[in-house]
Amino acid sequence: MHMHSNLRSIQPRNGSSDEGKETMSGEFSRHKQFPAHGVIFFEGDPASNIYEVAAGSVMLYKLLPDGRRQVVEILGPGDLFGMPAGDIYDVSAETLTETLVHLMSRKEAETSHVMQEHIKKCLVSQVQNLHEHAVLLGRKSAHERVASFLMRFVPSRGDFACIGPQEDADESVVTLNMTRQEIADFLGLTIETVSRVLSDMKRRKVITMEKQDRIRIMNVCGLCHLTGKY
Amino acid sequence: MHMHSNLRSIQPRNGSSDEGKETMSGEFSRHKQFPAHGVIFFEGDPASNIYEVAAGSVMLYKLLPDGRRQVVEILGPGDLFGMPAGDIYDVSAETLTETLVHLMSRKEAETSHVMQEHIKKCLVSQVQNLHEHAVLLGRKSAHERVASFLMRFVPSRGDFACIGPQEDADESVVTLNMTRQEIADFLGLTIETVSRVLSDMKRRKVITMEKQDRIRIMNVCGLCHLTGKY
DNA sequence: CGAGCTGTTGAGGCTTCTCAAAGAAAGTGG
DNA sequence: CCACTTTCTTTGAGAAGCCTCAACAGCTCG
Repeated sequence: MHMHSNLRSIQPRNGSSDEGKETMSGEFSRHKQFPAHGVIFFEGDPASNIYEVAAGSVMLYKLLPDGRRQVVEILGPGDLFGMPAGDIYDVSAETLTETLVHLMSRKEAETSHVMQEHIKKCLVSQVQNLHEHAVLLGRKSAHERVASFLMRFVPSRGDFACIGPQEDADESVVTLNMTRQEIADFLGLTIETVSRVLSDMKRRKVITMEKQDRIRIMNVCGLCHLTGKY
Repeated sequence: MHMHSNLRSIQPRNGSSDEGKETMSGEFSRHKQFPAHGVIFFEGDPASNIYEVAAGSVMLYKLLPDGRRQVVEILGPGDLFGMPAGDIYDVSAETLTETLVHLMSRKEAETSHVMQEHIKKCLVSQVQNLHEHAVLLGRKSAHERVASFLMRFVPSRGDFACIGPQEDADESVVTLNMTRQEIADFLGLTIETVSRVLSDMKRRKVITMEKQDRIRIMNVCGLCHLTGKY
């Protein structure tokens, strides 16, 4: 069930053009590139490496034995993953888009003070994101979940320190880079519900769809108020 | 709405009888005791201290503006909390039972290497627990959620390395130390649903209730199979 | 013993899910 | 390059699960 095994790891290349995103590239010993929907590791695999997203995006998910899947985190450039409490990974990691990752062995990471500090920083913000996501999964309606999800992709909006609409037209175009199934599994919904909510938002002219995974938000403020956060 | 402000901080005393639980007491500068349902801090408060549960239990929760609450973590002895990404707490912290906490300022924590290491360890297992909880909130039925919740309180059972039933009678008595509202807010359900599921489990003779928050599990293996994990 | 709170139970409604079918998009091979 | 297959998405109808509202029961404490 929604299992992609098209692991075709492109040969490593130097991540020299990292789009100016802040990463720990200097600390990492190796690079590796994955195609879209490539498997990085599975839950239960021996946890040999720590990874950092250099470019692209990665999702972490868990499966129940009957096939139900929950996507627990969506990661972007600068985010770390693969630091388990035990010696096996507690989640599976799969790319959403073509992705370049830095990696280093656990041992290397443990001996680097800079790395340890960086790991701690990432963990703290990871925990904070997971708290927010627990609220979404436990207490938000389908509409609120989808609205919250879309707001993730609007930079510097929807925060505590939202700058508000800049122009007369409060528009924004976002690229999801996720299938409906992946979105549904992240939001704790079914693909049908996600699709219906998006259609409903189109009907209400909150959004329009340029492509299936490219959405124009017609009214960012309006959408933000649908998240339940305000 | 379910807001408890009976903050009556009992005067600090030395945590000398820590029940043999492993804590970082040596590293912490101060102790503080709270009554059951005492507020330790609120979401949005300036994050001045890092806390460790020495004895008792603490819940971390977030509120939506309309009063909906999600309990995101339940902590016991040895667990740390109060390490926010920014300079304010991202959750509220409240005790479930009478609780003794160790605390130290952020600055103190940042200068201690032992502390940093300990914080990292706790964060990693926190993340893992939050992953598990996301699966519960996003993908499990009410019955599975309650079963999973009850299994939390059965030591060395329900894990990957479950030892299996030890005696002929596979029983276990657990004390929840939580109100139905707190349980519901942790599991993303309503109090009525929690109550109904527990009643249903009684009817099926999976559990019996010694007191309202003291439950005898008649068949641990049976309950474990209701969690959805197997 | 009565007041107040917490928990239980019931009836009905709403949201979301399930199942099914058709439409759109993307990949495949001639 | 086009027809075909495959996959993904949308939409509909009906069912199921959980929630809301309401009343009652049980415990706690003055």
